[in-house]
Amino acid sequence: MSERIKPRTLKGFRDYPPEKMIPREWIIETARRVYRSYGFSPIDTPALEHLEILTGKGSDETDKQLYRFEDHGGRPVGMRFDLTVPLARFVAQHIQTLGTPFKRYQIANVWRGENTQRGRYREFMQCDFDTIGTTSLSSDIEMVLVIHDLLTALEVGEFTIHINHRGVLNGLLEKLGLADKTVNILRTLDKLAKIGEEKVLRELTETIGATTNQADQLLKLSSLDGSNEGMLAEAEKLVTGTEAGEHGVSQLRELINSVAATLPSEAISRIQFAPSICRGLDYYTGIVLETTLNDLPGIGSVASGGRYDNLANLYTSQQLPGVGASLGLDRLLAALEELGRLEKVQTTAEVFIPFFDSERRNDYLQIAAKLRAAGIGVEFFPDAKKLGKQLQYANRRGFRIALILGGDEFAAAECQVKDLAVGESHTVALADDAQALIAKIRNILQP
RNA sequence: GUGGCUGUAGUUCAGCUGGUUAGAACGCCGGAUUGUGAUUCCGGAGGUCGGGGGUUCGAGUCCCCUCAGCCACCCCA
Repeated sequence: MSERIKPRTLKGFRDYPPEKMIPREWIIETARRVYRSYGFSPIDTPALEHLEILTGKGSDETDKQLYRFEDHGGRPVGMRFDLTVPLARFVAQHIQTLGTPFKRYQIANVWRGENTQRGRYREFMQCDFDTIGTTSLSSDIEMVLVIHDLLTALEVGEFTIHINHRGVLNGLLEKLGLADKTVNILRTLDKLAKIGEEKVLRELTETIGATTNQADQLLKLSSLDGSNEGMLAEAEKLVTGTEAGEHGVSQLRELINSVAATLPSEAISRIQFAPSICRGLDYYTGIVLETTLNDLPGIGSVASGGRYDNLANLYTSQQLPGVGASLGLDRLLAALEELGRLEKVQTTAEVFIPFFDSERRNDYLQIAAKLRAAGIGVEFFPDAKKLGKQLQYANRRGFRIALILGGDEFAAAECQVKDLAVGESHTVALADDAQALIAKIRNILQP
């Protein structure tokens, strides 16, 4: 007897059994549908890139998290850790033939060798959409609308899209003479919701070296509250005189007005100016946004994005501005699960046909084929086991309907259509065209 | 990367200060019931106690290492 190898998965990597994969695919399909409805086109890029493509920006953290190795030809390669860098490489390489504006979506796995935590894995999926090659605010507005449509379609309950503009904070920092400390200050302000005003104030003054007055002004902006109009007016006062700040406020004002004009009135409250949102990412230069679920704000942002001036300057001299966002698939799934909004279905077909009469396999197969031709998903059980066992199987998998077809039914040219949710059987005539059967099934599936 | 907690059947867990053949519930398979799915009754399969090493007469229980999970920090391009 040889020693068996223990079946196991790598740290941070996951298997997806049907009950995980079915809701996953549903979200992916929904994202795809919404993205396409705005004219975004699918692209894909390789999982592996030349190492230099990925390390171009070269921060230490990137280095640590990057999966890298030499391929069989001795080339230094790395696995993509997001979809933005490959997009930058892609457009730099192909923009001549793509033309602008270029709208694409990409739904694919990425890999980061970071430490794991709940909801943070080493292999995970991103669902990005971006518009490249235009600075028009229309694209920023569209980004908000896409996210709104998407979350509405996903039935996540009420949600809030928090919107800011990098120019607002930059304007204030410039005015306060703190521009050189931007990164640290943004990082600290980003923690406001998490660690509170006092700690942020202390960190700003003690760690970063801002004066109390400077820190007060920063906090005043970050803690603004109230209506979008009121907050924008306050923010405008704080940054007045700076080009970046005034531009940021006006962009925000215009964006929020356009979104409000487009969405139904009950949706307007979902759009919030949020001066403390900045998204740690260096490359954002304009609008930035994050989205939280009102029923589960603690889980963090489930869709985030923003505008950047120059996506691909590492790879091309051509200026390629863009705007885009990403859906946080794993967080969203975790949230939906926690909120009990995921059905526990393990089957992909609606109708189950038990193998009842072992002499009539072909009859079952033919009926199944007719139903499928009518667009109804059908599973035929492979073994002629006891009917009770087969129905138990159907019940556990979450089938909606079972068709009971035994000797009696065949003799009478009829079929029992059993609604598994309610437990009731309806007898339907079994004709060659199966029309009565199809009608009954449709009637149960879509009352 | 740092620190803390955890790891026993498919699942959730029990197993007293180390002591004989490691238990339960649920689930799974089969039967009661050769034509009807969350009920009932009966029976069955399933664990080298995450893995490795050590202490001991003896380790699921103590020690070390390792792997994996959870939590916090760090970080999240």
